Amino acid sequence: MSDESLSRGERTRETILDAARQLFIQQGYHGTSMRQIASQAGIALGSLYNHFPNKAEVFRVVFIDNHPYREIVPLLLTAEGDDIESFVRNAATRLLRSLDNRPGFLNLMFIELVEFNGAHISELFAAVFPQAMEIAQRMVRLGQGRLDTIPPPILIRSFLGLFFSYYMSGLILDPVASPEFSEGALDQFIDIYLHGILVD
Amino acid sequence: MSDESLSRGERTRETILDAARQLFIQQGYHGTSMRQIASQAGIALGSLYNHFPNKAEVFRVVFIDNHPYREIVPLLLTAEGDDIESFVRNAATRLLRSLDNRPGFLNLMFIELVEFNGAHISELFAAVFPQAMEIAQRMVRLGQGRLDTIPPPILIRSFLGLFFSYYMSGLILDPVASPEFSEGALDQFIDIYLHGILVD
DNA sequence: CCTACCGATCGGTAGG
DNA sequence: CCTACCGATCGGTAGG
Repeated sequence: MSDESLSRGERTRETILDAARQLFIQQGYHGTSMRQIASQAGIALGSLYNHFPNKAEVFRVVFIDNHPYREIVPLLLTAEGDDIESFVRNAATRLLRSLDNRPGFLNLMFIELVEFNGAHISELFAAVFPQAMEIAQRMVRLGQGRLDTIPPPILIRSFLGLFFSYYMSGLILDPVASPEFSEGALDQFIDIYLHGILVD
Repeated sequence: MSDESLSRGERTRETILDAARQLFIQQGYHGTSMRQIASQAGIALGSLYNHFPNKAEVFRVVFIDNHPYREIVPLLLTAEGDDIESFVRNAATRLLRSLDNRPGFLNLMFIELVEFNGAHISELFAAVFPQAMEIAQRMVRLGQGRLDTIPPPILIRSFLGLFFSYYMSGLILDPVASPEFSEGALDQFIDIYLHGILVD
């Protein structure tokens, strides 16, 4: 955040983006004003427009720069595992744990979907899709036949879904429900993803 | 919506709520003005305040009135099924299908989480929790031992998660990805929930 | 249920 | 990078 290799202007830009990210996460896009962003960044309103042409562009950069796919894709491409079960367990654990350190990243996604009607999703998809297919194929190979009943696109979508499943149910239940809804939930969710809820 | 048993004032109120719901879903809370709501409802701004004390209260009522738990809970309490597998398959199918007819209901949830910081969630949880436990216990009984590895709270949370998993991955992928990501996804997701991605 | 208004704040710009 | 400003719009109210 305060990287010494950045020029003065670049540092100001990062300060602005950091302030904007926090405010958008807390208040949404239309709930956050350019004056609040400038104030939180410690500059005047007019100076903000020296770095970004308008408010929508500030959000676009915040959304793309902070999207978790930037850590998720490399993480999945390098995840270890001798068989499919340990691979999935390994990858999912590291993935969901890494996202626990990113409070509010889902809020940016919600803002994107509601207040921008998903206008930046195709930009995101184009960047992620080829690598997602690569990961899916690696999983199928590693599965040695144990994944053959599931088409690769559904495999990708359900893996993406596992993450929403765990994270959104926690977002809703954690603040209001008793601890039994959280304890060991991460491992339980991965078990269910691998083997289902039913004992055969 | 145009129920003849409603009084004139009640009909106006419903018209307002209908207009507000549409606008909130499309533009978010702070992105929608009281003037837009009044205009879409065909009344003057001042008249709006004859029915609701302020904007936040309009959202609160829209959020609670349109929340899917109102149909989901009765649906799950009456779902048929002789064994646990057909019960889950039945309930999940009907549940996810019924939500397909409610475009945008997730947007209200996103607004609630971002722009209201989940202020109304505890009100919701208090209404749903007892019935959710009842449903979970019915599932365990029906499972005849095949669900005993999973604590009931995790069963509830993962069932809630199944819904987020399917719906959010579709929200993101459907507009940008090829049809293979959608075809048969509903049944595939339920299969994975029941039996996992792995063939033993 | 409407008209007409309030002070406050919005996104953005000029000009230096 | 700042000050000072623009027109437009905001949530809400008075008064009838």
